[in-house]
Amino acid sequence: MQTSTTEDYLKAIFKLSGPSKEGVSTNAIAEELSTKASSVSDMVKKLADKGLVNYIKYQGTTLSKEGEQIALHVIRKHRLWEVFLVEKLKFGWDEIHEIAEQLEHIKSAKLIDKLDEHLGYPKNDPHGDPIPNKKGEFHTLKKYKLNDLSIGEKSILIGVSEDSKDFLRYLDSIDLKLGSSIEILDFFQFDKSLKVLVNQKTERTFSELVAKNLNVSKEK
Amino acid sequence: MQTSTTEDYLKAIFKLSGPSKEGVSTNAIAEELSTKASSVSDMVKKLADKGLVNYIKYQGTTLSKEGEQIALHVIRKHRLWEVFLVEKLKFGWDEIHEIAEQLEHIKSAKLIDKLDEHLGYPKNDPHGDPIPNKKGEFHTLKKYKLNDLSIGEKSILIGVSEDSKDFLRYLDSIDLKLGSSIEILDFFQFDKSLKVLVNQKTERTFSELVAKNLNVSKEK
DNA sequence: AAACAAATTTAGACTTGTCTAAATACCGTG
DNA sequence: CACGGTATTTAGACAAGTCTAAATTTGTTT
Repeated sequence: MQTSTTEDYLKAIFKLSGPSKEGVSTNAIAEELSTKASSVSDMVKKLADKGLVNYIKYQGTTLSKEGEQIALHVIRKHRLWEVFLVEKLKFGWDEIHEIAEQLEHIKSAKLIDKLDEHLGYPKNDPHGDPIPNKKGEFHTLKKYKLNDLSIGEKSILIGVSEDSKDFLRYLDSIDLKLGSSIEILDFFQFDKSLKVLVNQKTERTFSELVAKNLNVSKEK
Repeated sequence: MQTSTTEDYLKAIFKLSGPSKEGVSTNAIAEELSTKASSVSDMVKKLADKGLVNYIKYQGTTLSKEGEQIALHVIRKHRLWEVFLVEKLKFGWDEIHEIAEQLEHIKSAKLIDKLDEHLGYPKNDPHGDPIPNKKGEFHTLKKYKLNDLSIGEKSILIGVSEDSKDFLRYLDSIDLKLGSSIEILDFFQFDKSLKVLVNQKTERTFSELVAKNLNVSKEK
């Protein structure tokens, strides 16, 4: 069983190695975790001893298969808790990260299963990022900004870019939430605003600024 | 800000000092926390330095006002999370303690406020123990076993003594949960069973064994 | 009051993770 | 290819909390 520090390191390395799984520099990890390079140097050595990372002196660090599984599992927990905080406890999308950073370290597989079920098996967190399943698999469904779509296209809201209090309150007020459907009805070149159909029932007009901040996936 | 170890010590001391607030022995704390007396001895000294406990060598430890506030706050968090686990995630009442032990250390006042609200401001945890309010105050409403009541009395279910899986599943199946009302309609001496009215609508018969395991408070 | 057992404290060591300061390796430029 | 600067690692120290083993205190019993 890992300490929460171990989990933080693995998560940081996962994040930094990106889709191409490049080796991550000691300094980058230090930066990400707000710690010193010397501490990281010590720590990755220990993680390597435990088989969680591959580490070659002066050359950077990558996750082992096992380390990656753990990282993905922590990310799963983090994102599920974020959904909980927004959907159930009505937190603003800008307040949740810090709390989820703590909740992600709670140890109980059953808790996460039940939470997942309670939330209706969400596929994305409130920022639109995909939630890995139990096995650590996830589908990066392609993320678009609403104003990249064409007239007639249907989409699902999967997150926001800008998550200021005000913006979130606005979304709330028009009953737009994660999973809501948005269909593009019309586009007005003169101010780049959009006429849309929300949840298959309400017509609205979105300014360019609003549309730009809505992350959606194309439906079907 | 306290570490979670500090919170565990304060909670243990609170629990052990009981209603009369007696001094707690080093050995008792060690036992409660599954640690060694020497560790406790070290630790209470540090807690005393921080003003969280009053400690006199060889004489035992009591909580300071501040230490008690912290302990009560941790207990509040623990019990609210227990309610969440049972009411929202449908955990059995026997599985929640261990998970709540972790959740109670999450730091965010706002989280607890929102959780409290989400749960409908419960007054008791699933075991029937009172949940302190934000200020650390709580009302110990008197706890009875259902079979201590007399015919005609009305009560509210506040917890169970025996929390085996089977028993909990049984309660679930008859829609009996925390806060449910139970009125005593009749008592049968020959087998000590009770006829009751659950939630003001369903008549049921409880065996003595069942009745004995239901903790209730008298209504009004 | 002396002696003994139990409870408690002290001393010294260990683990995890962190830091600063110093040493070393790597790499691009001239 | 040597130089200098940056990245990285090493060395040594520290804080929190724990442990074992030894020393001390307490309190009970005679």
